[in-house]
Amino acid sequence: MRVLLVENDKMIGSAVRDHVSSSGHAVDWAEDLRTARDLQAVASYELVLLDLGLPDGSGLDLLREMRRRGDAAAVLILSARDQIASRIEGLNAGADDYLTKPFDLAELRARVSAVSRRYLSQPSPERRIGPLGIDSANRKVTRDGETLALSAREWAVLERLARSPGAIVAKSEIEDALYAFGAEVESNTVEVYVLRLRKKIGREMIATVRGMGYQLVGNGG
Amino acid sequence: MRVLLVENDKMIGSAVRDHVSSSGHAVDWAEDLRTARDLQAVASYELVLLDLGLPDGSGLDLLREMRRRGDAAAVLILSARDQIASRIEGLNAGADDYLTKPFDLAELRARVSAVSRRYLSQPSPERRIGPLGIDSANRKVTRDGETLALSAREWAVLERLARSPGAIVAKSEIEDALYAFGAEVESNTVEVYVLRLRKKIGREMIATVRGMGYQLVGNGG
DNA sequence: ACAAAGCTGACACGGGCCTGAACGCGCCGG
DNA sequence: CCGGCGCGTTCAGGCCCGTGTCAGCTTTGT
Repeated sequence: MRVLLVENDKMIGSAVRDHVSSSGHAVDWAEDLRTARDLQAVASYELVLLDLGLPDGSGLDLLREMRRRGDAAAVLILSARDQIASRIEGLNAGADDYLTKPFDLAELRARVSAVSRRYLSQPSPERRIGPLGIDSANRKVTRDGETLALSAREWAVLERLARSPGAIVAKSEIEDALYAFGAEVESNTVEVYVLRLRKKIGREMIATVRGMGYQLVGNGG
Repeated sequence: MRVLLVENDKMIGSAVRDHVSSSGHAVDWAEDLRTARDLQAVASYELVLLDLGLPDGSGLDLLREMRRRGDAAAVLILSARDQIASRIEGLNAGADDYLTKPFDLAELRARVSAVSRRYLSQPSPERRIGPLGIDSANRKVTRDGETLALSAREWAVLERLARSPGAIVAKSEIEDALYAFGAEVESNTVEVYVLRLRKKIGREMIATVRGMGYQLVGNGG
């Protein structure tokens, strides 16, 4: 797995790089946003470890750029700011997870491994579930060959359901997939996105199991 | 996923139990080491949430026992001691992760989900009991290959019975599995759910043992 | 035969779920 | 600079089914 590390502190940077690369991943290290952009122009990464306090801007800017251009790489934010506010801001910008300094290197490695596992467990780029084709790498969904346009949240819900097709997924699990943790939602967001998803991929594709959760029906075969 | 919660504080215990079970996992709650050992003797758990300060000893003892006998279950330590020392001690004893109180419930849920994901990628955990197939991870029940639609309570009853197939389970035990600690039930709820379950999975699957309880028959083979 | 225990159909209620609509916000084109 | 648009989020109204309860019946043990 290719990992891009964006971190200006030399001590932390080298420690993280050594640790992650010793886990068997290829790590490129950029000390500022400019270098990070240059590296991303010539190589693609499955995971970005992102510091927020950089000399030439905020890491969140890079994250937003990535998401805007459709880069689906996993992003793990490393930041000294432990306030809930910046945490939520990062997650809203499309980060997958958040580690506050000082963090345990073993914990970092565990999260990196989790991302790695996610990618390894999907050998085939496109996954077929009934009439649906789900392309995780490109965040694309097709139904009967036609490409569907899903919003970010809609995609998140679908991907969570597709992770274990046929399984009943609790609402709280979907919520976790949408907001990671730290953020709080006070209304029926999940229900609304399930509704919108159903309108796009077909009502019959998602079954409600009252009191338990939702279920992506594998059409039964 | 089967989760064993070992926690003596009733407030924390019930909160954690409700939260984790709402994510779709089956949670057994032991308030001391002795109970925890008893539960582990009759059931197997994929995850143990372990408090260290228990009335009859340290949770670390239980953890060491588990590792000694080759129990590979994931262990997540919940402890008020935030010192590095005990943290390292716990990790050395074979814990997978460490949460210090007070911890964010959403964060706990996220870690539990991480463990769950790890286990979901493993081959089918489906359990066969006569003509029944019980998939605890996906909350699915099949009879002769056909998927049955169970309500939340019906599923809870079936899962409790399936935990020890062939054993006689007292009504009070089923009641405990249905309702959170301290809930009041004033009527024959268990009987009613056994009735409804029987209608779906087949009358002969659940035997009544008068004066003692119910029994999920493994058909004898 | 009698009492205790369990079985079963019916029913009212509450809450889980669905859905349309509205609002704020960031983004884009004019 | 401004108006439109897409998206995320919240809210209210309404539906519907799971749930709990009860009454009456059947079964079991003595």
